[in-house]
Amino acid sequence: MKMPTETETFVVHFGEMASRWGFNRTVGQMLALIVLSEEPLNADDIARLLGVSRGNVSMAAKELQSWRLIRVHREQGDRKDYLVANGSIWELAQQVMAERKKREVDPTLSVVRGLLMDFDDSDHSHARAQIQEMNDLLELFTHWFDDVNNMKPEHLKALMKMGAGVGRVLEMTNRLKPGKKDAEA
Amino acid sequence: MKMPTETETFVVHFGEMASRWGFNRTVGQMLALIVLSEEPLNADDIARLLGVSRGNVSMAAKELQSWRLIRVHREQGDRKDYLVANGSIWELAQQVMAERKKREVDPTLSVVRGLLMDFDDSDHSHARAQIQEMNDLLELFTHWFDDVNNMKPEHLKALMKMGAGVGRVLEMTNRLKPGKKDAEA
DNA sequence: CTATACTTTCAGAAATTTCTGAAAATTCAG
DNA sequence: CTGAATTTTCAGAAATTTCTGAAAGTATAG
Repeated sequence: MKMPTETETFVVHFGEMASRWGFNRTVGQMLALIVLSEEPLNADDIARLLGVSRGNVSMAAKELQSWRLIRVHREQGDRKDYLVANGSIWELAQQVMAERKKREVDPTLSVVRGLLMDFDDSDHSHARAQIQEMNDLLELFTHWFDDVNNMKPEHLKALMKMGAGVGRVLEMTNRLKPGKKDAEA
Repeated sequence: MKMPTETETFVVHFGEMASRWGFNRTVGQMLALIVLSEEPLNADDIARLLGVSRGNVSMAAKELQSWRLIRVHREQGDRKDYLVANGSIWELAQQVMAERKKREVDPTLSVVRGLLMDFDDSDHSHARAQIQEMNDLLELFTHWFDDVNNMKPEHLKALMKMGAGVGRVLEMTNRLKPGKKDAEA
C-alpha cells in the first residue's frame, strides 16, 4: 500500500503544523493519515506508511485517544487494532477545540479565580484590576464556548454563517443608543 | 523592586502555560509581568525579576513585539527601552487570537486550497471529500473569525453574552422546520 | 493451556528548543 | 565626534521533547 500524492502532502503538512497545534509530528501525521484513509489502518500499516517506529505509533495512538480523535476497531478473527477517526471533520474539529480549551484555558481560569480570593478588599492595585479583567474575560469565554461548541455541526455552521451579520446588527444598535459614545479606536 | 506574591504566582503560571500557547517560558512570564506591572519596566528590571539573562529578555521582547502584544516606550533623557502592554486585556486577547489564527490556521487553509486544485474531476475518493470538507470548515471559520475578532471589545462582549441565546433560537427554528429530522445524537 | 500475534513500555539516543553570556552593534548626551 | 550606556546577536551549552527498538506484557486461536 502507498499513499496518493495529495494524501502525502496533507500528511506532511499536518506533521509540520503539529507542534503549533499542541501535539508532536507523529501524532499530527497519524491523524491526517487516518482521516484521509478510506479503509481502517492498523499500527503496522501506519508505522510503515509514515516511516516511524512501532513504539512511536503506539504512543501516538494513545495520545490521539486521549484527545478523543480516534478509536480502535477490531474485526472478528483478526487480532490487530484498527485505528479509525472518531467522527466527521467537523466533529473532530469541535473535539480539538474542546480539548484545547480544557488544556489551554481552564487551568488559567482556575489560577486566576484562586488569586482573586487572595486579594485583600483594600487592594486597589493595577495588578488586581488586570487579574479581575482576565477573570471576567475567561468566564465569559468559557460560558460562550461551552454553549457554542456543543452544538451539532449543522447548527454551528448556521450560527457561524450569521456571525458577521449578528455582529453588524450589534454595532448598529449600539451606535443608535444615545449617551454611550463610541469614543475609542 | 520585588513582585507581590499574587503577581509572582500569575507570572509563574504564565511561564508554565506558555508552551501550550505557542511561545516559550520567558515570553510567557514576561508578558504576564508587563501586563500586571503598574509602571513601565525596562529590560534590566525584567531580567532581574525573572532571573533570566539579558539576552533572553531581548529575544523575548522581539517575540512579543512580533505578536504585537507589547511596544517600547522611551522617556526624554533616558536611554532605556521601557516595555509596555499594547492595550487592555481584551485587546491583548484578541491580538493573541488573531496571531494564532494566522500561524495555526492560515497555512493549512492555503495547503488545502492548493490540494483541491490538484484533484482530477474524476476523483471521487474519500480523501478528496475529506479535504473538501476541511476546506469548507476553514473557509467558514476564517470569515467568521475575521468578522468577529475585529469587533471592539465592548461589542464582542455583548455578542458573546448572546452566544448561547442565538444558538438556542437556531436549534428551535430547525426543530420546527418540517421534513428535516434531528435524528443523530 | 500454549504458542503466537500483537501491543505497550521505557531507557537511553537523537532531535529540537531554549537560554546564556560575551562580543558586536547601536544610540545618544555632552 | 567620542565614549559610555544600552540593545542585539549568536555560538554553543543546557534543557526539553521526541523517537527508537528491544524487552515485557496481553490476548486469543487452536
